[in-house]
Amino acid sequence: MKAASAIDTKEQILNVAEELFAEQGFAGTSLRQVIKQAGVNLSAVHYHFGSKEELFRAVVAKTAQPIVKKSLEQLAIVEAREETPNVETILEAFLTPSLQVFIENGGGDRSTNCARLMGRCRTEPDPIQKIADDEFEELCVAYLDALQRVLPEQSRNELDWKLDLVVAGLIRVLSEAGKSNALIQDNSPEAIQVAIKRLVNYFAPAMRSH
Amino acid sequence: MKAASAIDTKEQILNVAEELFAEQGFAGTSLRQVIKQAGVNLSAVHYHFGSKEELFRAVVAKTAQPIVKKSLEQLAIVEAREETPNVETILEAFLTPSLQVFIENGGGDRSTNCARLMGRCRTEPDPIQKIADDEFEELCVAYLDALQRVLPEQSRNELDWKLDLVVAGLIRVLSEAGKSNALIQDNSPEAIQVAIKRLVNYFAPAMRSH
DNA sequence: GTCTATAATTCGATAGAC
DNA sequence: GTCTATCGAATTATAGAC
Repeated sequence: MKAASAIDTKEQILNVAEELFAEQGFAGTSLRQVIKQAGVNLSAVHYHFGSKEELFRAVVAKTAQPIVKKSLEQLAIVEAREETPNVETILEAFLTPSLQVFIENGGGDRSTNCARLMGRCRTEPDPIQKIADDEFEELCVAYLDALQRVLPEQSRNELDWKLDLVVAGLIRVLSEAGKSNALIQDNSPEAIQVAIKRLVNYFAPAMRSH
Repeated sequence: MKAASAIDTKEQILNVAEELFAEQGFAGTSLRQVIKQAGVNLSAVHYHFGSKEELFRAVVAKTAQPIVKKSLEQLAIVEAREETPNVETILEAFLTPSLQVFIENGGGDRSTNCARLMGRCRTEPDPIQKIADDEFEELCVAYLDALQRVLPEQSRNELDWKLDLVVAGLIRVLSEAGKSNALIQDNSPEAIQVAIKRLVNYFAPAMRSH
């Protein structure tokens, strides 16, 4: 029993830091808050991660990578089909993994950590903002390429800011999940399917606009 | 010459704090940064505002109120016309003041302070988030009422999250203004008119979707 | 109203024992 | 790997002279 406690410690720090960084941001979270809630020693943070900023990097990577991976897989599936995908299909592939992760994690505050973390990174000055941008760059390029094939009459610049607004909307919808007037009212699979459908119907004509 | 220096001091603090809070957030900005860049004494902040949080409140109010006022006026103008407004007209009234303020302030970083400030508030936990929500509540209710009349078949809840995504997009577009792939490439009146038109065309069909 | 001085905490990071 | 102890610097806020 009780396997290598070092791993437990490192993972415990990551989990608590994810929660606190998502809730309070980088500057608003102190390492002492993290270690207190994680029940570990302050030096353990520096031993396992080196610094506060490196811990933040690790947290962002941990929450982003599963979603990026699934989203790329979804796109590959869509593009492997015989028929040419339309905007709706691509948007559905883009949105589904993020909302799927939401219910997989139970639908509570913890399920929105990635979205809230991204929302924070996108408002931060450059050392922090770049951390999140780098994690999602490959994903955005892949989807922009796919959208470019479906909407060849639009310039890359145009598709760029339009997809950026989809991302902004996705982050916002997930960050607000559970609140009174939110799109996502509960974490049932049916509610998530409805949310995906509504977001697709919302953003598909927007992507086609000029 | 050199009128009441007290007013200069207070305004100087407000201006610098606006810049720094927009760039670095509430927790990421220290009062000592503010007073250093403003060239005033630390005690002047507490004398004029009482605390860091009260200073933040004052900054948010200062940047938000002109835009809220103009947006409400725009809506009143639209609704005073004879013909019934459509979704495009209402969205244009909603977006125009924010983008107008952008060029009025010269189009530099300073012009996006309000948007970046709102982007920050909307990701913060509740004491801070509520500060911005309160400033814009009247505005949102007025526009939701207007949209409800034009789109009576949609529920209030539906219009609510849809307008919330418009706000998220507006904040994002302004925060990114000037960057390489942004919608707003420069601060010429023509570029702003194009941006307004594209945002209206982007979000109008989205608002109508189901 | 503006200043100096300082109280009272808190911060990230590190040295060194075990 | 984990701990205690602590450094050095930074933080908000206030007391009190001018």
